Amino acid sequence: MVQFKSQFFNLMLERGFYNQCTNEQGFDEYLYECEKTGTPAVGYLGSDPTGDSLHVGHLVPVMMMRWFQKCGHKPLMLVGGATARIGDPSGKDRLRPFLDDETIARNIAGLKKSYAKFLKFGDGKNESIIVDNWDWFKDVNYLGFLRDIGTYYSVNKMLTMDSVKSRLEREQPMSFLEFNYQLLQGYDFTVLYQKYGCRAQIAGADQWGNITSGTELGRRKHNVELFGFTSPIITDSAGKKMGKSEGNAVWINDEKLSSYDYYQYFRNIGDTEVEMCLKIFTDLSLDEIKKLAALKDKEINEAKKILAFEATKICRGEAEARQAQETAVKTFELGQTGGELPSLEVNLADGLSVLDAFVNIGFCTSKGEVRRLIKQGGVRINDTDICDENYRLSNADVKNGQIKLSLGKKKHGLLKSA
RNA sequence: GGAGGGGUGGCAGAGCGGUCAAAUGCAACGGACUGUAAAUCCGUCGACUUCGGUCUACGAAAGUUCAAAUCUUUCCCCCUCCA
Repeated sequence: MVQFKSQFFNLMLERGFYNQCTNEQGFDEYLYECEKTGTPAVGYLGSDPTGDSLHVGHLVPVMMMRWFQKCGHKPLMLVGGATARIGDPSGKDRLRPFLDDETIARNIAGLKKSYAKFLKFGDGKNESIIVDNWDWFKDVNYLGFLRDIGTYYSVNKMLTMDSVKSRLEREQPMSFLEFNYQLLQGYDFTVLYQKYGCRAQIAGADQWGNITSGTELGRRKHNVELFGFTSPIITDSAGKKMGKSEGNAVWINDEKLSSYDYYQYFRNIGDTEVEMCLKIFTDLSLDEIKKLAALKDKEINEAKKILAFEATKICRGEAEARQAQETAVKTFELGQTGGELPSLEVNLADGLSVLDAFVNIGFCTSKGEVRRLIKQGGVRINDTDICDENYRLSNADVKNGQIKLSLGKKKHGLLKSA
């Protein structure tokens, strides 16, 4: 195995972030020089503001940037205000819907909020900043762009790009608009190079084509070597992308998902994913991870608890993580109720049907669903199975000022009498 | 512009006048087994319901029929080939 010199490169390799690099030796050398002289290297990670928060599925390259910064380098977080108006064809068969300005602005604010949990922002020499490619694209004119950038691209080459090729092979439609995406991304890279001296792009493996588009443009137009570095697309044992729970995204921003649910996502990770997740989603040292990964069978739950705690700590802060952990321990290990569970205030004077209770707290979307679940034995009140769908909750069910609702093994919530 | 093909539940994909709330697969959910894991097995999977039924749904609108996802007309959208 090649020995790397830079701290960053070694970290990436050891923790399983390293997938591919445009010039592994060159990039390593470059980073090493920067680290040795204390000059931050500048690298960027791009994302399109198609949603108002990141979720766990986006996190791998963000964690890479976190390490990048910890190694003394400067992360630029590019938001694609311009490219969101076009849509990235990578890995998709369908044109994305165009977003209006208001939505884009809101999404960008959401992304900033997400990023701020993982990176230090500010004016310091290795502090992170947000850049929006709308700033340089909004005034670009078509002929100028064709002349200045278009001349460096060969269509022959563009057609061989994976995302383009697969669309053509599967006979899926691809508009000219989308076809241009790689030019825009390539241009971003060179603009950031000119404005900030940015020579590195970090991204998920699916962005490879867009990265090389940028490095090539850099070489041809500015005669400079730019570097691209990608992370693997991580999947669980079933081969599915990480970051979904119960079919819903595991959001980074707290208004979209409670810290308790965030914690539970990692707590419920599969055995085979524990070591990988510890390496990628926590700051724990490799020595500690090694110890945790050696745990087997029941004991691996201890590793999962630490994983969940550490991951939540980074994203939601230590206090939130602690609270989430307490709630989880109380709920699952001690059979008590914890404060972080979803709760709802209700007036029990006239009684409340179980059906309404479960719909109102958001566990079910219809009364029919609750009925079905009662028949299947999945509904409990204060840890007692409910078999009667006409059951009405009353003050007699209140214990310590609350009623505990449970659905299945994992969903728990509280009703508090108002 | 011309000629064909198509739009069905979260997705994929059958159905082509009544027996269709719509086969099948995936996803999801509940149960059993467990370790808040995985795998496996069983069950569920439009809404409302006094559990008898009722209502809303197969791109949109209008129509034919006792009866339409299925037939007709118009419109919208997508794909393929030709120009």
